[in-house]
Amino acid sequence: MLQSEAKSGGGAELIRLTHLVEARGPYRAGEYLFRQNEPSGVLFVVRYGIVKIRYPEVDGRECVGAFYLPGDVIGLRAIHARRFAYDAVALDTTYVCRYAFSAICALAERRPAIQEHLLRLLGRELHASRVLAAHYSAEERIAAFLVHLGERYARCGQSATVFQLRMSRADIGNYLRLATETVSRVLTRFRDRQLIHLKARSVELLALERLRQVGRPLLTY
Amino acid sequence: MLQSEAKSGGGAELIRLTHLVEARGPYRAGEYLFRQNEPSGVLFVVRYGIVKIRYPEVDGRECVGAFYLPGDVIGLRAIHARRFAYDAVALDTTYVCRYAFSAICALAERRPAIQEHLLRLLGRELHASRVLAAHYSAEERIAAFLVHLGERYARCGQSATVFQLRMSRADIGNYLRLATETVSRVLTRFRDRQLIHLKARSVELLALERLRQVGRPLLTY
DNA sequence: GTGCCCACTTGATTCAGGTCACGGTTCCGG
DNA sequence: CCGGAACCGTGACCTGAATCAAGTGGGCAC
Repeated sequence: MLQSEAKSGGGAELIRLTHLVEARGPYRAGEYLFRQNEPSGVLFVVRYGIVKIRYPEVDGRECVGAFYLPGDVIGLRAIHARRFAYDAVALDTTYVCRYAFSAICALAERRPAIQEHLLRLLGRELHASRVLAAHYSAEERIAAFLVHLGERYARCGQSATVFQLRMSRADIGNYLRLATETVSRVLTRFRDRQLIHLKARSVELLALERLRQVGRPLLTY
Repeated sequence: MLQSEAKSGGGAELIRLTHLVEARGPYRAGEYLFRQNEPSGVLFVVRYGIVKIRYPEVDGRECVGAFYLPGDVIGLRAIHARRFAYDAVALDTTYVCRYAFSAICALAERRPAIQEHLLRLLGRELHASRVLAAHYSAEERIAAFLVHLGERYARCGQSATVFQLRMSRADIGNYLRLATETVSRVLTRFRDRQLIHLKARSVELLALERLRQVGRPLLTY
């Protein structure tokens, strides 16, 4: 999105901008896009792959802040700070574009649409945090997680119902604030109820509507 | 930058701006500053009093999103949307200033400091959501809540250790995702341990450092 | 092949916090 | 002065998810 905006821009502006845009990758699974305390002021747009945001551990427990898929923008959470407060780790082979934030601001000044888009993205992050903050059951969380993940895969051209979880059970648990064992148990429960097919990290959502029903408290609004 | 339109300079603009700022109040306890679904596009700055943000109920349970004290800005969460997704309710006699968002944007365009401030505020909201999303014990949450509230009172010129909770136990619980009874129990436990004085809604933080210690997991970072 | 490591599953047990039930206090209108 | 309505405190009990503790199975090095 940001990318296509930049490319359709006027000539001189584009030339200046291209110096501030940089394609990066491939990152292999486990490699860092950036680490905590590195200077921020850049945004990354995922082109291919998947990235996990990891906040510093709290008493020995990893905190996963988000998973970013192709098209998603990484770095907005640090927009107000000088340094990143979190690590960004590739979970699978990943390619990104790296933008200097100043360049985007310069562009946004001429194109309100971009700036509006950035605000919308920030709003979405805030919304995601808020939703996660409320207290929902393990089943509700995981059902919503699966449905939402499917919707996001669909948005980047993949199937909404058949996909690979690219993250471990532990990652999911650390994101949803559940123990790894609970994630495991709920997934098998869903399989027993014919809601999903499950084989290692391959999932198929068999009863999308029923899953959406289970996750509704999180999914609506 | 946020909404590029008027870009003139000088005093005329300022005069025009004053038309877009409006002092409002007093609101009495229980009165609404605005309700869900009202058009957004305005920010409120609390001048005096306290405001509760209330999201729509999830299965009969009220969701409190935030408490805003004097100096705090209300409405940032809705800047990306056309309408508010939540109610804003005064908990006590409250006065505010109401700003047209477009006016602030116009001003921000000439003064990067303002825009930076807005981003910082948004970042702070995001941070608060994130922190609340993690899984902490009831004692940790309530200790952090008290300490943080004190710090915020201090910032608007009141005591950081002796103050009135202006919200009910139920409000606190709905904010921290705890049952009302749990809030009550933890507060009495804190009193028994000489961490606080407690009489109805009057609190005194007796052992600030120990409280901070208890709430550290939430307070740090 | 053999052995090791890691992710995952599954069962048994524990515990923090929710739920339910009740009693007390304060405030307010009539 | 009385009655009702919030709000608050406390006890008894229950439950969902964490924790503890074994397994299982696949991938990879050698």
